[in-house]
Amino acid sequence: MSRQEERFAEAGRLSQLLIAIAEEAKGDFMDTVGAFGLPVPLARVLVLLSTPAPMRDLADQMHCDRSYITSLADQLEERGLITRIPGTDRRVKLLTLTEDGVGLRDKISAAVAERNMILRRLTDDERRTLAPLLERLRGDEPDAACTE
Amino acid sequence: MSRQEERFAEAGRLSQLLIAIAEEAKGDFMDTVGAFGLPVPLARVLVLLSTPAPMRDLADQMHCDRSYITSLADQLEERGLITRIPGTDRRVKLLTLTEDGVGLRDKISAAVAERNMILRRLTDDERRTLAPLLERLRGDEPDAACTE
DNA sequence: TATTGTTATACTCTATAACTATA
DNA sequence: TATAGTTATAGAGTATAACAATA
Repeated sequence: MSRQEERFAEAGRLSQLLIAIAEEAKGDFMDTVGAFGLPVPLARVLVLLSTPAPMRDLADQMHCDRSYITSLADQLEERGLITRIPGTDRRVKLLTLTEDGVGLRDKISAAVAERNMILRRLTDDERRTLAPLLERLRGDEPDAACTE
Repeated sequence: MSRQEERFAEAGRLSQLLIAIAEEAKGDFMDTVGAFGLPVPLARVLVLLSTPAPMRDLADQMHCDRSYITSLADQLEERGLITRIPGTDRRVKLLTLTEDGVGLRDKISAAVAERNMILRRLTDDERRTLAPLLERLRGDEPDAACTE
């Protein structure tokens, strides 16, 4: 294997690892919220609603269609966890946590934090090393590496 | 916020980051294989078949039910990318890439490697730093950190 | 005319249960 | 009896297209 091929292979291995880890993290999240009787998509919306948000914004944050947010909002409303309140722009509806919603979101957040794998499996030092690498990987910045 | 609360919040932030990155990586994979006219699940099986494998093993590797592998194998066979060959244990069927299958898998692997974000966004040094952290995060080892 | 949210519908991914053929 | 694969079916998650109200 050439030098370049080795780099490709190693990078591929890291990608697989990254995806496997994220899948485990998502599995953890699923288990955690499942214990509260909540399907994952509803839980995701719930934890995003620290402040009332237009449905459009939620669709952007979750990278999904507006119509799907409508369906999730319906289900959260049925469960009494949110209400729709009208925005100043009268086309807009703000999803807002009810008292029950706030309570549940807080419980879920705490449970998720408690079994957070990054907290459980890495030392403080390791987390401090990891953070900037993840920031760079997120790719807000233009691609910068790999000039050989 | 207490010291402990800060650590929780930071770890949560890192988790979100990790998941967002993995989702972007999966999106890249989807775009790449989509350009070859292949749905993601079929592509995943294809790249796992470097060597003929019992369907059961694939189900284990992909963390899914055996019946789903049957359905994926059917679709790959329709496309002429794999064949089922009988194992020595006559209950077992080995999924095996056809010539076309090998060709497509190679093309896909190359295309995936080429747009690999880890390669594009991190330097060699950064990748060397990242690797052991991800290994530890994968959690084959027992939880080791966070004793304060 | 463009945008927000809604409705109806349909698609993709995946699991469950019951089955068969081997072991 | 336990295991490998299959079949039929059903469910969750999500998108598309057409629409109403508002900007």
